[in-house]
Amino acid sequence: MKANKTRYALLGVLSLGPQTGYDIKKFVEATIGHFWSESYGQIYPILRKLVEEGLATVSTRVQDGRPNKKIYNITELGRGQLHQWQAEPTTVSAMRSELLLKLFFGRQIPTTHNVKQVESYRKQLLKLNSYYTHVYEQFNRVDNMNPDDIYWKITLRSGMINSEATTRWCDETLIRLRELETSAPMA
Amino acid sequence: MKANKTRYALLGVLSLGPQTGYDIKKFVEATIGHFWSESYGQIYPILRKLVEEGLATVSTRVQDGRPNKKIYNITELGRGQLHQWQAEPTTVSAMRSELLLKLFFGRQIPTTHNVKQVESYRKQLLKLNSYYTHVYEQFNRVDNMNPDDIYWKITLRSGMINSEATTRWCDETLIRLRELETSAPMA
DNA sequence: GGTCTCATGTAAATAGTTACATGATTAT
DNA sequence: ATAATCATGTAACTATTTACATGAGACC
Repeated sequence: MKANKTRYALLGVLSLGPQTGYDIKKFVEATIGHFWSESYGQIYPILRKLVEEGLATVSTRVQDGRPNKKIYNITELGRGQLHQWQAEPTTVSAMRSELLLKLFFGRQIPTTHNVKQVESYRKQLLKLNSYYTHVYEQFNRVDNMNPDDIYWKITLRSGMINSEATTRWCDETLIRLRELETSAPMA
Repeated sequence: MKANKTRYALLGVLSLGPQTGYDIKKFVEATIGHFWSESYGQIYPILRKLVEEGLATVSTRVQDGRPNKKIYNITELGRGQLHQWQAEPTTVSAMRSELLLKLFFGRQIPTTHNVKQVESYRKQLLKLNSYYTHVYEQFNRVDNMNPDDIYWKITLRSGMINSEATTRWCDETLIRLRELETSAPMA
């Protein structure tokens, strides 16, 4: 219904179990960090809203020496809205690529700069990919068979496939650029 | 230097020739629309800033029956800043995927809903891909050999490779989900 | 002694979209 | 007629990040 996606991200995390705002931040970073992020500046105000709207409840756990914990629980209403949103068709969202923006105007700078640009990007992608691969293997080795496993693997595979594909794009781009360098050197 | 990327997008377009704010919008949509977008709400105020900072100049072309055109030209200073930015290393940016967010919590809804979700996404990707392919062929057929051609092709290839890879991810995801459907039907 | 983690939160800044206002012209 | 295109721009809203404030305990 409502357009705001952060609320659904929070509802999603809460749907897996009660959490504090702090926990949610950690969880998001550790699990869906490769395709989603949330900052405290979003989390705390929106958690309050969720409670106001009856999509979640709070209970305070008093601690001494530490700030009290506020533990959030998703309500049936919240769960309903989450599931409804999950079933709504998703439009392919316009992504924004700073690298492509730089490269699009690449003719104007020495080819070596463009080459370095792509090479540095490629290096980052390889690191990312080996991280994904590592986590994926972890999943396959351990038989913790969490019922959510298949879905988590699905999202991981997306990261792997994407970083691989983009690495291949880097390779063919580097070939194109190096051809340019030899035929009409600019640097 | 400065973090704002819209200014560089505008400088980039202006680096190809004098343009009005209106023209820039059209140009962005038609050429870099698959990896970048700008709205008037960004374009007009930032164009003014560019002039204030000496990165561009304006001249007004009086027209009758129509609002006067304001034609922006990039200055040498602006060109310098653009090129400097183009040479700065680019960090792989965190992307946000609404589809993956939905799927990550997919266990909670009937598998058929997840299947439909991915199928609908796949359809959109195919459309996108055939569009990219079409434009790419156009590039290869005509021998307009614009000096920017190679760079434009490079960014197009990115779109093609990405949509293809993501389509393959959809395929393997659908296999995974359908296996689930037969082994433990939920819908 | 210093920094890291726990745990809350907010203020301010930045980024970006959407919707509107204006008004003539051109194409359907 | 009426819708689209040309061409400017702004106001309001939404989204998001960054940086700070607080304060104790744990770790090095």
